[in-house]
Amino acid sequence: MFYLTTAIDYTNGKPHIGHAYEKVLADVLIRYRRLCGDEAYFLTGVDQHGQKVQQTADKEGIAPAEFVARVTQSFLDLWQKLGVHYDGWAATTDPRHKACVQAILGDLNDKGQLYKKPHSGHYSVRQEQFLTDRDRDASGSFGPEWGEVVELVEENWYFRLSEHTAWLRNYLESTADSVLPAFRKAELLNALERNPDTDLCMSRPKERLHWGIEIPFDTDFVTYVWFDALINYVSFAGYQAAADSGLPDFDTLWTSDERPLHIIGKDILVPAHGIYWLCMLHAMGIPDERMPRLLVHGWWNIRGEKMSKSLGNIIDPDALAEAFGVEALRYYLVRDIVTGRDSDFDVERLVMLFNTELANELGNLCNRALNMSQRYTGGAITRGRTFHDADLALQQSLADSTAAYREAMDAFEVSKGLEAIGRHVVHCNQYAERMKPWELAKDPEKSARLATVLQHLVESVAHCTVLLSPVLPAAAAKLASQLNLPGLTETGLGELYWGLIPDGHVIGKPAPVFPRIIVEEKKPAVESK
RNA sequence: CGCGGGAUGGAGCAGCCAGGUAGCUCGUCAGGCUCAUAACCUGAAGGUCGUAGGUUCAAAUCCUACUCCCGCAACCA
Repeated sequence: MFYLTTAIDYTNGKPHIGHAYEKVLADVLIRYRRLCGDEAYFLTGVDQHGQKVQQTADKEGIAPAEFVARVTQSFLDLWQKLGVHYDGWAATTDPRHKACVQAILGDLNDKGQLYKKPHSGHYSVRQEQFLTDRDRDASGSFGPEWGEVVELVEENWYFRLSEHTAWLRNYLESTADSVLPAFRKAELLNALERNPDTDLCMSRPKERLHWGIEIPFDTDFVTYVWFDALINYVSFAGYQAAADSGLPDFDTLWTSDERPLHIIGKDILVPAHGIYWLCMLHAMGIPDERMPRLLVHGWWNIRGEKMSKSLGNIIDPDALAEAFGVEALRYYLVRDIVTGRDSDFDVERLVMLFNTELANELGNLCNRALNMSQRYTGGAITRGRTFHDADLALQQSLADSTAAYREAMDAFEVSKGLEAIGRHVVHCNQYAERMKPWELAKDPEKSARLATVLQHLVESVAHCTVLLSPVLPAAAAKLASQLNLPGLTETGLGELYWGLIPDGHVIGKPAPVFPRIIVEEKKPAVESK
C-alpha cells in the first residue's frame, strides 16, 4: 500500500499556485503508482483551526466556522477543477479528527509526555499573541504595529519534545529516505544541532483563543494548531478510529512495507514536520520502520521574488486554468521545476512549454500518425513481419524512454519523467521524416513497408498516452478515444509491452488534443492585486 | 565565524552526491520536407561552468578562501 499525504492547507485565504503545485504533484504521483499496479491512498485536506482564522473571521464579523466553510469550499472547488482525485479529505473540524486528537492527548498525558508550567514573555495586547525576537524591529524594540506590549506570565501545557531529539537525530542519520531531497535532511539535522533542548508549548488558553480543539483533561485550554493539524495524517488514516467511522484501516494504510509519504513545502519542514511531528509519532509509540518519509518540495517564486500578499504577486491557479486550460497548468506545474528546488513561475514559459512539447511535438506526432493512418490505410493498423534497423531503433528508444521514465517517477522526479517521454516523441518525429510514409503511400508495392512505419508511429502514440496519463489524465482519455482503444488508460505499466494495438485494429478520427495557445496582446489577468 | 540554497553560451535550466571530450529547452541564422495543430526534420553560430587557490594523470563535479543574489533562524498556522 502506498499511502500519500500532502500538507493540509491553512484556511486563512484563497488557494494560490503553491497550493495547486503540491496537490497536482501528489495527484500525479498517486496516479503513477496506480499505473504501476500498486494499491494507493491519497489524503489531503484543510487545517481550519487557530488564531489567524479566528482573527480573520472576527475582522469579517462572522463566526470562524462560517468563514472556514467558505474558504474550504474554494479549495474543494479548485481540486475538482484541476482533477486532483483524493481518497480521503482531512478537515480538522471533523469530529472524528477531534476525537482522535483528544485521544492522543489523553494517551500522551498518561505516559507523562505532557506537563503544565508558567511561561513569561512579551505579549501584544492588540494582536493577542506572544512576540519573539523576530518581531523586533531594527533597533531591537517592538514597533508600533504591535500596540501595547506587556510582560505576561501564562500557564500552558508542554510536550516533552526534548526527550525525543536524541532519538530523532539518530533516526534521521540512519534512515536514508527519512527526508528527501538530501540537502533538506542536512538542514534539518543542522537545526537539531543548534536546538537548545526546549519543549513544545502545545496549548493555548481559551481566554485568548477559543477556535481549537479542547484539551480533554484541562478544558480551559485548546490545542495548539500545529499539534492539532499534524495529527490529521493519522486521524484520517483511521488511527484508533471507531469501527463505524467510515475511515480507512490504519494498519493497512500506515505500513512498514512501504512507509507513508508526506509531501510538504520547505517552509514547514523545520520545525513542524521534521521535528514536532516525528517526535510526536515517536512519543505515540510508532516504531522507526513505520515513520513517514518527508518529501520536501520548493517554492514557486515570481520573477525571483517570494510570492506574498504584500507584494501583490499572488498567482491565482483558478484564473490560470481558465486562461490556459487545466492540462496546460498541470503539465507546467510538474514540468518546469525540479522536485525539491525552487522555480520561477512564468506564464510565458507555461505557454512555451505547452506549445512546443505538447502541441508541436507530441500533439503533432499524434495527429500526423493517426491522420496518415486514416488517409493511407483507412485507419487499419497492421503489424509488419520484417523490421528495418530504424524500426528496431524506434522500439529500443521506446524501451529506453519507458525505463528512464519509470526510474525518474520512482524517484519523484516528474520533470525528468516527462523529458524521457519527450525524447521518444522526438525520435518518432525524426523516424517519420526519414521513413517518409507520405511517399511510401504513393507506391502500391510499398504498402507493407508503409503499414509497418505507421504501426510503429501509432504504437508509440499509444505508449506515450499511457505514460502521460498520470500528468494529463484528460488528454490521455482523448487520445485513447481517438485510437479507438477505450481501455488504454487502464493499462498498467506492467502490461505495457510492444503490441498494445491489436493486429488489424481500426483507429478513430484524429483531432488536435493540444491546440496551440495563442497569446494575444492583452495578457490574461492571472495576478490578483 | 548562525543555517541552507543559487551563480553553467542571449534567456531559462539540467549535470555536481558516486571526477574523465559541457547537455537540454527557448531564441538567432541557414537549409530540407509537406502526412500534420504555419506543426516536423537537418545543420550552424554562441560558454575560459561567479572569483582565486589546492588535490588529481584528469575538476562544472572534490577541498579551501572570497564575492554577489535568495530564503530561513524553533509560541511566526
